[in-house]
Amino acid sequence: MALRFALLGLLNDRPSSGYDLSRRFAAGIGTYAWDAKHSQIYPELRKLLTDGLIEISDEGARGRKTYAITDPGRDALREWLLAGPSSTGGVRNEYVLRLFLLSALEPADAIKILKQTRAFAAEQVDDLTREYQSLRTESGGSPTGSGLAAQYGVHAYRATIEWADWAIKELRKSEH
Amino acid sequence: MALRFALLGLLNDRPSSGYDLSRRFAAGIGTYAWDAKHSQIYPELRKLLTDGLIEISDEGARGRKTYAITDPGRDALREWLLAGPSSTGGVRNEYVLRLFLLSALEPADAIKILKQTRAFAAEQVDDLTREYQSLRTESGGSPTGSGLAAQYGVHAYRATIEWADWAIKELRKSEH
DNA sequence: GTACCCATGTAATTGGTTACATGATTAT
DNA sequence: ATAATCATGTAACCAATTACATGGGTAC
Repeated sequence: MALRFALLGLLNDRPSSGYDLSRRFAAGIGTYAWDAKHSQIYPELRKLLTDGLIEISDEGARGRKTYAITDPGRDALREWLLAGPSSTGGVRNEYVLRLFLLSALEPADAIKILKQTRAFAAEQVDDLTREYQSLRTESGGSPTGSGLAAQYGVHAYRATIEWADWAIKELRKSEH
Repeated sequence: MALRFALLGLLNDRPSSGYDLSRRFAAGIGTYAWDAKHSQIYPELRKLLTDGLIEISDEGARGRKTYAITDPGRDALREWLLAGPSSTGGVRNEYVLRLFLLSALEPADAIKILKQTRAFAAEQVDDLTREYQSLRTESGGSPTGSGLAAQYGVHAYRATIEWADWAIKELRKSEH
């Protein structure tokens, strides 16, 4: 079910083709909220189309079809969001899992990985901050969907940096 | 693949039965790193057993089998951790997805959900902080695997709180 | 003209959830 | 005795990944 609403949500921001959507997953949403590959996206778009939740708003070169959300689609999305998370929302995140299991390593090895994690997170904070700034100037200072999401990412990655710094210190203490 | 190493990691902390493991998933690791149900755990344990990565260390009442990680199991776990994340580490987190899609709602509704999110995160921070303290006193002040994980959770949920507060403020601005 | 990206689709396989099924132990 | 929890397992179904497959457009 979640995939269907992820697609509706992305299309609610702006109309996109299947190809666009698969790049939007790969670039942002897929790295910390929900991922999907094109082989899953195209069939789901067709289902959404037959259900009337989206429509083809434009057709371009190379068989490109641009989809836009419809009013029933917007209703379905709102309803899902307001209904609250299904109790059965199991999380899957290999990156976080790896951090969970770090203590299986010698402190020196664990520290090496924590430093890599920290560096990656710092990069993400920079990228997202820049993205947020440009979204902000584009929209004239009003908060957009992607703006909230970008800020979420900034906060989440900053937390990772702080935790990694703390964890490195802790592991160094136990190294001797 | 990840499930197999999640199991090895949990067993590396301490020996457990399939039942214990499914509760450990439900209680902690499953809520922010990797989830698994018993119907997936039992078959995977059997595979790990035939591969020699775990062994039965004890048998109790009601057919209870306690599994422990073996030396080859520890080696496999370390190797996987050191090899670094597979490029194909797609994330799935319905809670975060919902936060991503909030802008599809009227500001007032979005704020309602953000407040719920904030309250839940604050609860988690309290729970995890308490858990961390008790782990700390138990282990005499040395950092354990679950200790690092608990602190990760504390940082991650604190970040959610800060972001939610910021997002509420932003949305209030655009409400009028 | 050829390499690269755009663009969409399907098939086979693997991973994961829900539902079905059974029975022992413990607490009340 | 009976309800709750412990404990393990399998089967059917659904979700997701990987691999296969095709072709148009653009830049060099």
